[in-house]
Amino acid sequence: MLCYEVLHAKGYRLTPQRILVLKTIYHADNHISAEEIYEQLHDRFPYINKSTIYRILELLSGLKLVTESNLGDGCIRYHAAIKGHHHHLICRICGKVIDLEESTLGPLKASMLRDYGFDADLRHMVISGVCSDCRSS
Amino acid sequence: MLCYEVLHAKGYRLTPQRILVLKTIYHADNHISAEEIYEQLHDRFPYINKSTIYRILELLSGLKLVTESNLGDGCIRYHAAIKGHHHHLICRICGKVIDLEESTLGPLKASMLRDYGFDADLRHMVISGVCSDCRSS
DNA sequence: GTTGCAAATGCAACTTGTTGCATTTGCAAG
DNA sequence: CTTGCAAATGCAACAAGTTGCATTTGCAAC
Repeated sequence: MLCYEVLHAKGYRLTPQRILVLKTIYHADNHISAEEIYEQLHDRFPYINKSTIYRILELLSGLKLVTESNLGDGCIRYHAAIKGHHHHLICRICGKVIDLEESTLGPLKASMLRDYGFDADLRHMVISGVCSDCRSS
Repeated sequence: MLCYEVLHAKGYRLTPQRILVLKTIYHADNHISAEEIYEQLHDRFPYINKSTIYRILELLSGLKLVTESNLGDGCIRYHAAIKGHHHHLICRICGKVIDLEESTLGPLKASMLRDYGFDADLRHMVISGVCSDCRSS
């Protein structure tokens, strides 16, 4: 797994805790929160500490090995950066999450660069609203 | 102040705590966090309770008298809804906040409705990135 | 295989925000 | 001006996340 090499190359240690957190994020089906990671790991490896999880996630996020998303449920959720970026449309009625291709917001990014000189970081946008199903009912 | 009438009309009581929170938000120059509101008020009126502030903000937000924004600094910030909605571009280097007119994202809203049937709630968008000053240096 | 030590972890205390419940109070009716 | 009571508040306990510091450990050098 390339992640291990990145850590090592930047001089970070390959600790069991870091390996477990990386594996958990890579094997998760969808976006996973810090607390979910902690619970999953603590069940199997009780020696793992909560603060360690948070510090590892901060590190991995800084190294862009994982991506943070705030899906509006009050906690930050993580997913493997290598799986690609995408945006989320969240229905505020039914809670459904629709994934958008990263390229969808290309025109928006271009217009903000043109009009404001602002280089927007549009990798994990979260947009709240009402989905088509809930609008029709 | 119209807010008081809205509260009264919906059957909510006009308590001193609610009046103080409303005044604080309306007199704040920029977006203000729950904790800042609590600190300001608690200095002058020590009887004001933290949980009351949070519950009042929840109520006012639900009634759309104030607008919530998550500016990415880990806390929700509030501003008076009557002052109008706008979006924020936040520079992740220098922290500068650029305000965008609400209408700027009109095309984006239209395209999401067209392509996904999704009625996006684009009233307090927060977009992270790098501002023109920081890009040139 | 040992050793040294900075990096990483575990622990406990702390901060920030939330919740359940007893007490207080705004306010409408008499 | 009282009174009654649901609504609102204060309090204290709790949950989630953070931080400082002592202890442990990955790993490079020998």
